[in-house]
Formats: sequence, structure tokens, C-alpha cells
Amino acid sequence: MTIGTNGNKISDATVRRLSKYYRSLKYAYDRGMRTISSQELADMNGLTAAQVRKDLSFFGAFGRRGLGYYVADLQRNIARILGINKTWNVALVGAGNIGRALIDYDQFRQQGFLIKLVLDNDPNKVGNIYHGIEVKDFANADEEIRKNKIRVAIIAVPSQFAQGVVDKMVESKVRAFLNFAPITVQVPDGVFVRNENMAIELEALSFALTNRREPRRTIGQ
Amino acid sequence: MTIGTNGNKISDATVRRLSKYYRSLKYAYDRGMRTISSQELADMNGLTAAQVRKDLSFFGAFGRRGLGYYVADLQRNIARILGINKTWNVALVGAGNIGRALIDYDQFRQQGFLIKLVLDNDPNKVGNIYHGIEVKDFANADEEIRKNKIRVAIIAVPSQFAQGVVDKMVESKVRAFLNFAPITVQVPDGVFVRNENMAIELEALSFALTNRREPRRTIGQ
DNA sequence: AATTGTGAACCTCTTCACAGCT
DNA sequence: AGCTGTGAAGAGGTTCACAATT
Repeated sequence: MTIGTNGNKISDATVRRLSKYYRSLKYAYDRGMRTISSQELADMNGLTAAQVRKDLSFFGAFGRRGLGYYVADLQRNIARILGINKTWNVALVGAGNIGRALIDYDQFRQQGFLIKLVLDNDPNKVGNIYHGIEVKDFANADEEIRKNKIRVAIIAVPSQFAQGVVDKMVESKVRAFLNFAPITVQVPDGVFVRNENMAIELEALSFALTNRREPRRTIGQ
Repeated sequence: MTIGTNGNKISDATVRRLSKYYRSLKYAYDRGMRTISSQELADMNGLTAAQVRKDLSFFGAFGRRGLGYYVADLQRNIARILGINKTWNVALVGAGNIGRALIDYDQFRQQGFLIKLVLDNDPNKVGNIYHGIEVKDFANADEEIRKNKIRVAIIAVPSQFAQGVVDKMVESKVRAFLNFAPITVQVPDGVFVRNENMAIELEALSFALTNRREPRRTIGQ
């Protein structure tokens, strides 16, 4: 949670929806739409129009009554709110299957998340080049992080190493982690973590199939 | 949402936490713990003890007052609740970077999600073998889905194909989708989708770093 | 003495509904 | 006439606090 323009608390759910609106606006713009209503944005994301307006209202009054929102204008505003109106240098730790796939993940690059540094401690991987980036030794993490001005890292190492990797990188002033290891890592105040666990998503589907009574269109998120 | 043993609605948040408890119980069991308290489970996941007890209470009274929960017993119960006390045959569509990485993703296999079928429509990929599985032509999806008894699919195709792929597979009686394409796909009643968008997670971190006022340990989840 | 299970209180998020603006 | 922005109501989720149990 952080604070919006009016001192309101912004929920994580709102932030995630902003990301969705941003994608919808891109899509709309590419299709030649110049204005868009809250109802249209809602339909594109399986939400209500009131929800869309409420989310946006935490950050300002971007719309025009009777008309809707200017697509390009709103897109720019959301980019600024999310902090993706610039690029972020990102480190990736762990050049295994998942890690190597993420080095070349288009969605990251498109939103300005540039993987500038790949670290691993496996001597068989250090020095290898994947998607044009050379794997550096995690032993030199501190130096490499400073050199590449990294504040965000993606953790794709086995569970038992995740906490140690994060601790070391926090010392080197990395301030946000996207953690793919299936374990909850602890960080000090002022440092942010999102735990991404793809198996949990499949388990939620398994639960839904196993326990379904009243069908629903989309679960959770 | 579905219905618990007492007719209560079960929230998506509760289901996700059950997955985490399941992992914690595995970890505890491997370390020789035979009983565990709600407080211990809470600490392992950054939650409150009351939250843990409330979550479990939706499905029954698994604990023993004064003692806690029997680790193995609770683990078994959660596996049954989540529907992961058996294996699921899973199809993966899209043998790109992410798709190929997921074929060999250990976390899926460990929870009983077995990727039995890989589909793609690229002639350069059909027939190739990745991690021991041959890529089949998506044109034959219906036949392959029936042959492999698939009810769950992972979608790792470009956005513009995602909805079409899902529609076709719904016709072949696939009932749950884990969608990695950065678009909200629509499905009929009785079919479940989870939209997994890794870039959105980074954007939430970007937002946190950009707007932070009062630091917090973990955002969202 | 320790710890669960749970109703009630509390807090947060979503939806409603309409005044206000274009 | 159409659509936003928002206070208030409603729904849903979390925490409290304590009786019940071992």
C-alpha cells in the first residue's frame, strides 16, 4: 500500500488493475480509438465501470464527463503512476530453465524492464551467453549490481538459496524482488517482494475443478 | 468461489494460502516436525495465527487443542481439499521460450501436474522433442486432448492467439486454463481461468518503488 | 498450560446511485 | 444525452478475544 494524490491508501488490487488498463489502452490505441469509456475498459477486463472509475479517481480526475478518457493521455498518466515511463535495470539470478526463458521475455522488455545482468553460482553456467547476455558469477554480485545500477532483481534459484540471495542483494541496495522460488522470503522495511508461484495458480484451478458447485467465469486474480 | 464443508463461501485468497500451508507442512515434515501450531504456520508465511485457523476451519476441525495440528495429517487433508492428492494430465500450448521452460518445471511435476501434451502450430516446432516430449500440431488438438485425457491446459502463446486457442480447447472439454498471454480470455460458465502475467508483478514493484511513503515488508499476494 | 475453533467486531474493497460536468 | 467522480451502502475478508478442549 502507498498513498494516492488525496492521501488515500492504494490497494494492491488497484495497482494490478492499473496494469491491465494500461494494456487495454495500448490495444485500444493500436486499433485507432482516441477516447474510451470506463464501461469499455471494464468490459475488456471483466470488471465493472464503477471499479475502473474508482481506481483511476485515487490518482486524479483524468476523464471528461460525457466523453470518457483520452486514450493516449490516460496511458501516459498510468505509465507515470506505475513508474514505467522510464526503464528499470533488472538483475536475474539463476540461469536455469525458468531464468533463461525470462532473459528473453518480451513483456518485460516492452514495459521497460531491461535485464542487464544475469548471475549464477554454477561454474558450468558462469561465462555462458544466453540471449546475448553473459552469465556473471554471483560471488561478484555486489560489484556487478553497482556497475549496472540495479534496483530490481528476479530470483529464479532453488528454494534453499532464495533467502540467502535476497539477503546478499539487499546489502547491495537492491530494493525490489520478483521471487519465483516457492518460499516466502523475508526482507527489511523499505524493500519489496512479490512472490510468484506458478504451481499455486495450478492448484487454485485444481481446487476449482475439484470443488465446483456454482460455475463462475474467472476465478480470483 | 466454491462452497466449503459448512456451506461457507471459500475465497480465492484462502485457497492460495492453503497452497502455502501445504508447502510449509512439507518443509516442516522434512525437518522432523510431527505437530505444528497455527502460530508456526503463520510465521512461516507472514500471516496471523487467527488467519491460519480461520482458513482451515472452513474445511473442518483438523487441529487438537493444546497441541496444534499433526503435520502429516493436515498435509494429507489439504492435498485432498486442493485436489492434488492425485495427478492431473496437463497440456501446454506454445513451445516458445516460456512454454519450453514450463515443460520441465519441477514445481508442477511435484504437485502432480504432469505435462503430457505439448501443442504448437509452428511447422518448425511440430515434431521437435523438448525435455522428452514431442510437440504435436495444434490442428490435431482435439484428438490429442482426448487421447491424453487432458482437462487442464497452460497457454503460452502470443496474445492474439490466446482466445482462439482457449475457445478451441473448451470445445474439446478442457475445463481449466493457466494463461500466460497478457490478455484477459473469456470462457463459458463451468470453465476456469487464471491469468498469470509476470510483467504485472514487476509493475507492482515499480509502483511500490516509485510511490513509497511508508515501507512495508511484503506487498500484496 | 497450551492451543484450537469461532462468533463478533473491525476493517477494506466493491458496487450503487446520483450530482455534476461537457 | 452521456459519462465521470464520489459519498454512502453493501459485501467480503481479517483480526480479536475467549470459551472449549486436550
